Amino acid sequence: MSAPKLIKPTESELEILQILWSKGMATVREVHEELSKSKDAGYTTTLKLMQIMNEKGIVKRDDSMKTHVYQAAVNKEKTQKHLLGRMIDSLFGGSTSQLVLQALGDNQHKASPEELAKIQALLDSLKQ
Amino acid sequence: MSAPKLIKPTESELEILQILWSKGMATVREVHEELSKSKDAGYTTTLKLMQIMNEKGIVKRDDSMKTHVYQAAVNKEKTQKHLLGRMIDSLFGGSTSQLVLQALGDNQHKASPEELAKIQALLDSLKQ
DNA sequence: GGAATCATACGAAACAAATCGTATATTAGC
DNA sequence: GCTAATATACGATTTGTTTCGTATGATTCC
Repeated sequence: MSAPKLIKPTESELEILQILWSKGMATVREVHEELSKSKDAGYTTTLKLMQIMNEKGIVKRDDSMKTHVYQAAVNKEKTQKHLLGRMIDSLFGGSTSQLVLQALGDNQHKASPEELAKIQALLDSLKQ
Repeated sequence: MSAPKLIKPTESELEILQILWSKGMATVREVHEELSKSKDAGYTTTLKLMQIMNEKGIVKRDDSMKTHVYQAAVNKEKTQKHLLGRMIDSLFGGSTSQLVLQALGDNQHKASPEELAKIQALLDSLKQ
């Protein structure tokens, strides 16, 4: 089994993961190009990060060709859930509802009526 | 103005902040005692962390007595909202509902019926 | 008063994360 | 074939976090 054990991506690794999640597969250059839009770092920095992520098992790479091709080795939803769980523990004393209440009350990230409906549906199913 | 503009507490600092938020005021020893329940670190480690947090402006301290008394210098809800907002942007593409849906679906941090009721109440008020 | 106890201060080691320079191999174009 | 462009590898540096040993100053209590 190569199932992910403890995933603890750093902030930088998360940025790379997001790109890989959206692209599916990508070379270092592609990732770096994308990263450059919001960040200012050298190419070898991105390369090194992705090499380290490969060693950690966060990404997989196909190095059968000269230009290696990378893809995420961790599931997006699983990772989101994992990091969310850590935040619930470290910032909200383990209370999911406290986090949800804060999130829904955030006027900077307002939820649309459609989104509220989706949340309502899940809420209904949880209440059964 | 002495309020920190950019709050980015580390994991360890958050643990201490949580204790200070719940206690209001506390000495290093009190914080350390509380911390020891879930963590295994020396007293001077806790002391040093709190000294650094004081330098950063994350906590305030009254050193008019031999035994210094600390309290949080950052607002709990503001800090939660700030860090949550960052996570919404960096991990959930800016979608609050995505985060909420993931959080509510987390079986490791199940919400109780009472908590669900509170969420429902907020949801009702948001829907109009 | 002197020993034990409890406090803070301080410095440095141990780790970890992020950055980049440079070396070197491979490919493409002329 | 040679040069330029592009790729990975690797090491070193910088920066930040966490940890703890040790020094030292106050207080307590026989």
